[in-house]
Amino acid sequence: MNPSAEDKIKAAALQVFLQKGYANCTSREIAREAGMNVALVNYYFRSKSKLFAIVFESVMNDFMHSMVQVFSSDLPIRSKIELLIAREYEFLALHPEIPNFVLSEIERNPNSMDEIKPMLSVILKSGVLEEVELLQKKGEMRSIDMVSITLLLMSNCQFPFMAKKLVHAIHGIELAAYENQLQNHREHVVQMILNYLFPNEAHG
Amino acid sequence: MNPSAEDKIKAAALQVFLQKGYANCTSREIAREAGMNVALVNYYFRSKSKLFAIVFESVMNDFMHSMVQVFSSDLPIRSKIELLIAREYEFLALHPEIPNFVLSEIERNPNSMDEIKPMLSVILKSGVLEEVELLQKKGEMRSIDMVSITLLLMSNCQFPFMAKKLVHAIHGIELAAYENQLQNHREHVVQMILNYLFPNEAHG
DNA sequence: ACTTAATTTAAACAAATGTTTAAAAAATGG
DNA sequence: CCATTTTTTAAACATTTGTTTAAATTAAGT
Repeated sequence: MNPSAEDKIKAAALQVFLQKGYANCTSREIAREAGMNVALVNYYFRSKSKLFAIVFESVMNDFMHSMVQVFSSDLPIRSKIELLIAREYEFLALHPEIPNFVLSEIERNPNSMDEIKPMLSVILKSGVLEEVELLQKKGEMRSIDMVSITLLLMSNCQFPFMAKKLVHAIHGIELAAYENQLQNHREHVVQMILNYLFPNEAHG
Repeated sequence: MNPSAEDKIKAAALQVFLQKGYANCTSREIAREAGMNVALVNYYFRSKSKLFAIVFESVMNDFMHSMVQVFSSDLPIRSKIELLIAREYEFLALHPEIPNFVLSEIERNPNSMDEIKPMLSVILKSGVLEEVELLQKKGEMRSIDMVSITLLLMSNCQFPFMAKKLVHAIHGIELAAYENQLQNHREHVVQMILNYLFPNEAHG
């Protein structure tokens, strides 16, 4: 069955918002992308900002869903990290605009992150924190706070996708070749982070 | 001596452009920040986009200047990396908006990076590439391409400053405490990267 | 087939924004 | 002190943008 007008608008809005950001695009642009009139956008979604809120929530859900799964699994912590990085690289290969999209929205509306808090609490309840603490106490894992661990993972997963054009400017690497570069980089990231967090073990 | 009107506008524009980005601020906002009329902005700089170009160039120069210095020094490669990270953390502590500012501008105007090419060629001529290649051939440094090295450095230096509010949303860490967190994180980054690039040596 | 509701469109509105104009005010210099 | 240039201001202009309105078209139900 054909997608409804409402769905077409939502899909167009996703595309345009991801690519240009909230402030950098217009309602008419979204309508055009969906192949319809401007007024229809507001007929179905009342306003540009309401439409954006819906798109944003859906993006955040998709993005977090996979993460929560990994944390809720009963894999050992090292595998969790490995899987987390793999999943994030897969996901961002499809939607490389998302990190910037999310960071921009936090800047625009500091409350926008309230939605993810339920999902964060699921992760907290998974017992990862306790697992990390225990391993650190046993000396099997480097003593390093959770904030820094989070930063290491996010930095090395998200930034490479944000910096596509910057790397192109610096190294002249073509955007097509960059896809391979990213997969190559992922392996470095996994090894580097595992080596650092678990200094006593032999890795790849 | 008092700053001239022109300088006041430039300073105001720097502040506003850094904080809100090109599309997200208005000429009137810049004028207000400088304490003057809108028309004066265009009297001195002809247009919003010309003013932005001037501000952007000045930011890029400041940012690159310190990097070029490090590469041009005759320190061994490990010290260069250490110093590079230290400098970048110092610089971004003062201007944490710059990474996003630069990435946004590349997206808006792909030619904007042409200005840094002269400075890049200075770095190329410094002989770092050859130094890395030699060390890798001798097995003193891990075999890893320059693009990935660049990505590791940029990711772990720039992203932590971009993610301030995201980390606040996730971990509840206050923005004031985050300054300390960042300095703490810097040490992890230095060790992690050096450990990975020079696996045969003992580090801190 | 007819009525009613839902969808779509073109047009209009008000507010905001980059830019320009023309006049006022201040500074300069002989 | 006056003439000329430079700086500053208020106002206006044209365009864009989010949103609304009212009419037209289509779909649904009976």
